[in-house]
Amino acid sequence: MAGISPGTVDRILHNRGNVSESARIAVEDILQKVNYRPNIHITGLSLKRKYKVVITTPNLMEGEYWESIHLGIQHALEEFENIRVECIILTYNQYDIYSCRDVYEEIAGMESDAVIIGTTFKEETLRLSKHLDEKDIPYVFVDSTVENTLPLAFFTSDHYICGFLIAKLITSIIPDGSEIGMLQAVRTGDESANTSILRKRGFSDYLTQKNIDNNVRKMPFTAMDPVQYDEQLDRFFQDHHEIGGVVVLNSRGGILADYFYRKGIRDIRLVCVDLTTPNVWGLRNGFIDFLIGQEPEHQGFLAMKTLIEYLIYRNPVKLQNYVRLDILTRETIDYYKRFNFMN
Amino acid sequence: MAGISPGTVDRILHNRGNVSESARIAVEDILQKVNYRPNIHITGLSLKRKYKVVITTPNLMEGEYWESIHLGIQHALEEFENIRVECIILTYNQYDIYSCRDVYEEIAGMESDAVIIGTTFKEETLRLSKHLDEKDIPYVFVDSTVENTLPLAFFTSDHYICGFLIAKLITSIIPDGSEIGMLQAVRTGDESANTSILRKRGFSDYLTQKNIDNNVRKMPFTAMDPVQYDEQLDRFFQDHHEIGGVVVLNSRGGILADYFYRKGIRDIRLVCVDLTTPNVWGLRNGFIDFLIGQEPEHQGFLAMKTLIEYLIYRNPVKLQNYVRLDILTRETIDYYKRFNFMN
DNA sequence: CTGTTAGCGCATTCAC
DNA sequence: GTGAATGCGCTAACAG
Repeated sequence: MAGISPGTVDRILHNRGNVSESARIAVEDILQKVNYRPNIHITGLSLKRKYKVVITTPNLMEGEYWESIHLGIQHALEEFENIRVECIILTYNQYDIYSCRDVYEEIAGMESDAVIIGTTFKEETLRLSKHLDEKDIPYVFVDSTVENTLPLAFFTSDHYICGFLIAKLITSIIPDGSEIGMLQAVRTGDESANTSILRKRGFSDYLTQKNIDNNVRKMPFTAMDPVQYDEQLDRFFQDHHEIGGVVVLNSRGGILADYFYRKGIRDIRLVCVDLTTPNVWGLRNGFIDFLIGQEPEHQGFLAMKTLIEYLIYRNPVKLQNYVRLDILTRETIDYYKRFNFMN
Repeated sequence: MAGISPGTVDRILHNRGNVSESARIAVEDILQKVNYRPNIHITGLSLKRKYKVVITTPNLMEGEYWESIHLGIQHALEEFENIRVECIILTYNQYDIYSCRDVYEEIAGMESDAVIIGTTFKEETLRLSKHLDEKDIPYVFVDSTVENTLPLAFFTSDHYICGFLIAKLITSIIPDGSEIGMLQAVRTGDESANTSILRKRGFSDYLTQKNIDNNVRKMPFTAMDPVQYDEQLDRFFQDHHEIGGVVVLNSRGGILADYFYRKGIRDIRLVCVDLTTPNVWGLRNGFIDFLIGQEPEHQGFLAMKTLIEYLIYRNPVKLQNYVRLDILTRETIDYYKRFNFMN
């Protein structure tokens, strides 16, 4: 249309230089006029370049949170099958900071085009991000973000609002003034679980803001030790008879649902987070009243999609990307498609 | 890979005949082995054929339900920009059965490759479907389905469960035993609003099933006459002092939210359906407590996407397609991306 | 600085 | 019944 050959147009599109002003202006004019948008699938067709993307998260367990993130990433790779990207997946034990440190050091020493980081340990992430900044390797966070870092983007739910919402939901379905239990996984001494801190803050803020005087009773329990679950829970409920509802601000709510099931407890309301297999079971069977979903599949999908588009076109990227907080009940769970964003 | 030329492979892929048994078996073998899936975007690249799709729904109003369906359809057309589909959009007045009849007659006389029908009038839809069956034109329904028809597929939420859920939500946030108002748009005599009937059934079934004795008070109001809203509502609330909450089983809930706002009413809980502009306003400003979304954008998107894939590949299509029922509160509405399924 | 050419996966057309 | 040739939008490699 501008009387310029495709080779030159391509150079203009990709800012590869070696183009005369006159040609550039003529072509950019036309691009404007026809509102040109490259088709990434067809770009992929002819693109020879391969991209190497490192993905690091805590270890995957079937039906758990981090697996969903990875499933979302896989879906993005399928959607953009024409773009050749090689993934290196490196996971670590989220309860062992040394295992994380080892993996992050390996990544700091690697060459890659981009990194996807599922954040857990704050200080470690900070250090890795510095390394990547130096080497000019773009990185994105999923699940939560970390202060004082320079990611290309992050994909997370609003954890503060999540806690706030949980408070609102639980107080709306328990009798006024009854006590609320709060299950807490005691991690072996670390600064991590930024998400839980934010949620807890949102939770308390709701109660103070609304002047609600339901007493909150902490239910500490040792996350790594399933044998002692029952013992600890038995003791808790013996000591607290006024509990009208329980909230679990991490993804481990299914443990309580299972406990209620085995003990035949039906009169304590339960609000939990994340669509893990046990949580979904608890919701379907009436032990969990509200389950909050934070679209982990979508987070992973968006992270990879954003990276691919950035690597190919170097478009400006939105830094903050908050996903939905889905409120699920036993009525709606069967219609909840986890890959809605793909179909 | 099979030592067969691309022309022959194409004949096999599309069942065009003129292929020897031996070649077919050899190629199908390889297709299996490499798990061949055609890439629809690239198919579109080389496809010359144009498709003509007729879309018929009630008239569009900005920020209303049917507009969302159309937006979803548009998004599908953008995603599959390589496939040339010409859309003919024909809308009618959903409160005037004759206007619908006229449009449907026009469609029955047209030639097209497929039709998307936003159902409202049952009998009219039934008649149109018969015409399309005769002419072998595939059609899909959005919003709801109609019995005794043979659509290729339908895309809808579960309206019965929607009503059931509304009952659960409203009763969980109002005092035991307080009355529930139910706003009803009185349509000018027709058998339509199948969706409202299903929702009402779900609503009542929840109450009887749970042995809840909140009295339900019907609030009839004339849908076409906004001038009389206040009068009718004033009278209703004067006559009923025990109303603890109101439900609106159609998308017109925003009217009540606005009424509560103007009258300074803050102590009546409200549960509504559909993310129309007034409803979202009501939710954000605390007049609506729960808003149920039924993903109209996704319904439209899936309808068009399904049609395109069917027209091109003649794949088997899933008949029943239920979308999510999203429960939104003022906390989560800001994170609700209506085109989640695209990004 | 610029234009030509080839090829990605796929469907079509036409000559054998 | 079959294969070869062409072109869709785009990038890469190379010859000027």
